[in-house]
Amino acid sequence: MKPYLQDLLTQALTAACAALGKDTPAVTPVIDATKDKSHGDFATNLAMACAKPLGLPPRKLAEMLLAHLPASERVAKVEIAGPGFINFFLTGDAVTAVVPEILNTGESWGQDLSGAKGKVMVEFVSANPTGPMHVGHGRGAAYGDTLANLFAATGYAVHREYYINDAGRQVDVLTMSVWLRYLEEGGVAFSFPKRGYPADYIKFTAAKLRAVHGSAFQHPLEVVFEGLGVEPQVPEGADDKTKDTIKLAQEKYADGLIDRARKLLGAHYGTITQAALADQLATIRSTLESFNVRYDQWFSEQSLVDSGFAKTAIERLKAKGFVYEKDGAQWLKTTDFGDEKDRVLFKADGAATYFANDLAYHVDKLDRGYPLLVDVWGADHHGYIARVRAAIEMLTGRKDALHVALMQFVTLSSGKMGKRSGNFVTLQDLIDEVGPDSTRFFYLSRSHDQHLEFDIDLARSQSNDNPVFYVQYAHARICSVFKQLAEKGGVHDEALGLASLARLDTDEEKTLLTALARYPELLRVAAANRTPHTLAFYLQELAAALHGYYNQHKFLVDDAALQAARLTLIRATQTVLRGALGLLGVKPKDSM
RNA sequence: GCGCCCGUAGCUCAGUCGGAUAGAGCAACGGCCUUCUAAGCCGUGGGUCGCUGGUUCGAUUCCAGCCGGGCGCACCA
Repeated sequence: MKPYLQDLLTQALTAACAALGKDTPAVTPVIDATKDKSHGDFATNLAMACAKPLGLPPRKLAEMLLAHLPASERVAKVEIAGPGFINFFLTGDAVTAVVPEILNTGESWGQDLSGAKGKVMVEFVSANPTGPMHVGHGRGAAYGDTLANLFAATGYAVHREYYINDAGRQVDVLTMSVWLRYLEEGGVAFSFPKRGYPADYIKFTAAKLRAVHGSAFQHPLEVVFEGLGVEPQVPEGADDKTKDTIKLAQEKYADGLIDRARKLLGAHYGTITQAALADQLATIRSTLESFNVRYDQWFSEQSLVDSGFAKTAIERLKAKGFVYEKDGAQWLKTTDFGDEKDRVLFKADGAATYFANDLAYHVDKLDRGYPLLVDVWGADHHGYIARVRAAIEMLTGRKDALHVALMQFVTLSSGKMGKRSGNFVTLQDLIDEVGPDSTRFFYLSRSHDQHLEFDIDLARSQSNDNPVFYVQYAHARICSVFKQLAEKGGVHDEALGLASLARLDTDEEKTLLTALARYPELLRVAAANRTPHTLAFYLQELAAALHGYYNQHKFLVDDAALQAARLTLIRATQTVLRGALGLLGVKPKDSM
């Protein structure tokens, strides 16, 4: 409807300008759905926007525009209001026209599934395979998956990918931790390193290794800890500087243990690593599956190292002259492209940084033919955006190839999570307690750049306050109406309903029709702005319109034409509810 | 110190690339079930949109500077 009105206004503006003998200002009319019914269905500020360039008072110009506005059978009335708004009142037929459209298309109404806008890759979650996902990761999962759905529904060919950080120091810490727990399984006792991963999920892998490999990885404690000294501990009430110093020393201590593990275990080291990664990834995959999240591809960081691409990708940057050496390390000149300082690619010891591999990964994505990359990251990684974007610009010359969506922090009402505390609330716990539907909807009930307070106690109690029930209830009520009809032996005559849409003239029906008509544009905006939460809010609005309608009017009535019209309307509503819930990854309920 | 995000009702949050009297849920209060599911509906109260300037017909929205909160500023990942 908006493009249609836009077209009418453009014609009017051109004609009015011609009559004035002036050039037509280069403005596209902005059409807004009105908040207030007394302002009609749509309004435009065109007269105010063009008042200055044309040198006319807004209301005077608005009158001229109306005089040149082409007649339309969809527009019942046009009037000038306030400082110069032009308000459009649609005819009843124009308002109900949305109903047959919806019913003809089905749940995908409002969606463009052609993929014609090109390829887009959405990389999301990519949680480190060193432990289970926590509630913060859940936000990225709900967001990324729904955003991908929205892209797919608005004309893009979407690829969903998970980047597995299975290379680098953290994997060594993981391996070392499993090994130490394995040693404990052998009946020895020692103080577990502070910078290791102590949790139960580590013990699980350790126990499995002992069951399969027996004591093949066993070594005497004297040998394991020989020459490492005593691990320093952070004293009570230490200041930040002291804490940092001691934490660094603890990292060194952990490095010593990692070296020891490599030396003593030899080829077995890799066996432990593979077992640990496999267990952690299995847990993550299983959690995501129970969260109704599917990926097209799981991409291994290690595979980039093994194939040599991690190095060859950097060679391209070198060839372009963006890499230089300083203090024995290889640096990338990201400051040329807006970063605040240059970044190390290869350390003085020759090892690649995480950044180097991540860069190679993004190069690989571009090589695979994705002109648009969307990364979903935690807000704590925001400082990382500039360097990746700089590198991509070096290679492609484009600033806009990468979009990073930052997930602000999730806090629990019962305090913040600690990733290494060992007994934090995992995403799996949350899903098990609340169910995947409510959890997804709750995550998407906030803008991603807003801190999210996840009231875990409320969620655990399965309270009715959760908005997802409200939306599902609307769907269930519609189902119930049709069930009642069938039980009474009635049949819904859709043809009669479509022929009788003119009978839908109450305020509640108009509100519902307006909400339905808004859906296609809402999808476009939600995808373009990457704001899936607007879809969650829309669903609540649509459900509210349905509930209001339900309470005010009976659908199963004696008047056959009226009943058919009303049932046709709620059938269309049900169709849109199902389509929108599908995009959110939430299942509709037939009964509560 | 520098950078990113945020500041809207008692609480949790929306506010569609600047629009008309700023919205929803929860909480408070008052109504509505012999009638398609009351997990619902209708109504009432509740606001200097952090502060101060600027841009203009018009600013919660854009800009600048303050104040307050969160998160980052590694040859870690």
